[in-house]
Amino acid sequence: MKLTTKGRYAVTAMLDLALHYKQEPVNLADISARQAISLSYLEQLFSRMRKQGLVESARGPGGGYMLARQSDEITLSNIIDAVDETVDATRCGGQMNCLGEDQCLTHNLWEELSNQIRNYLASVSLADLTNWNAVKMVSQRQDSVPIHFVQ
Amino acid sequence: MKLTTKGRYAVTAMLDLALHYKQEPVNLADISARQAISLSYLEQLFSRMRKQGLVESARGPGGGYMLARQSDEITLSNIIDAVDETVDATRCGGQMNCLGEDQCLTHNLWEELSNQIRNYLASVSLADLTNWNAVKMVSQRQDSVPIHFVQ
DNA sequence: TAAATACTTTACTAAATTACTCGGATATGT
DNA sequence: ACATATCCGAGTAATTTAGTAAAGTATTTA
Repeated sequence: MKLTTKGRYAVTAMLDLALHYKQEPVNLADISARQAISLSYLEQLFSRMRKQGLVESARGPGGGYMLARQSDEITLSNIIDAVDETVDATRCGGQMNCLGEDQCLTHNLWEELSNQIRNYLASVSLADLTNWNAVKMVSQRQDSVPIHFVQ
Repeated sequence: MKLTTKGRYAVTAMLDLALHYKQEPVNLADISARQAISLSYLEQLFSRMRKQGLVESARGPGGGYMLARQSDEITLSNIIDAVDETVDATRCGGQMNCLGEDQCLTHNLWEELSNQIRNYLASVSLADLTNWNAVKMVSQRQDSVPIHFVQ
């Protein structure tokens, strides 16, 4: 799991789409103008997201992109995974005893941690984000820290 | 909040330090050998972490690095923040009405989301990680998804 | 059918970041 | 003194990011 500006661009664009998508498809030029992301870069991002089944496209005049699913069924991990191809965190391809016990320990550890973050991002949907007040509320709560690893 | 391989290297190295630090300092050459991270790269990472007060150094023969605090008081967000200097997620320096309502909306939204992830990483300490079995247990629980944004 | 619109694909590129190298300087224990 | 280790700065190849450019394909409206 990576978390870069690339993923943020994708999330931003998808959020824009979710906010402006009523019946007719939204074209990338509009998203480009609203979010100040270059059109060609958006094309790259949406091409990947279309292949992952997150959006559907309509060509021709009046065409553009639509969400392929309801916004509460599109998670942030869906979006980020679609555009940020995952790196091999282990460097040893997941095989055990790559260079010693210690290394595999930390490899596995990082992978588990990665899963935790992925779980978290999988728990937030586009629909959640469109409700800005809700997000604000939650983030201001003091007890919002999610998991505590059991000691 | 970024989440790159750089941060993973730092966490890996700090975990190695936590695991091997008894009384005497641990030198970077050993960590380099165990974790297959180049010595000079480790020097860069530890230089930043030392300046952030996460580790203390001892020079000369028998020298090396020690944790500056107890391992349960060093969180993953501490480590990642120390080496991955944060990018300006907003691009408009946090000022409102940068280019329109929509843009600030998504800017703020991403920042809140970023805070959530930071909170999560702040809830995991080095001490948590050294207990590998605990991590494994938690990650296998089905109900481990942390927060659900209120609808 | 023609023109306009909009996506598709490929290739290319500048800028930034990552991961690393090198050469030394400085401090410390023996 | 000397070996060992951190510290520091400059430099650099490889990769990724973010964006350009150009040609093409599909669809719809008129």
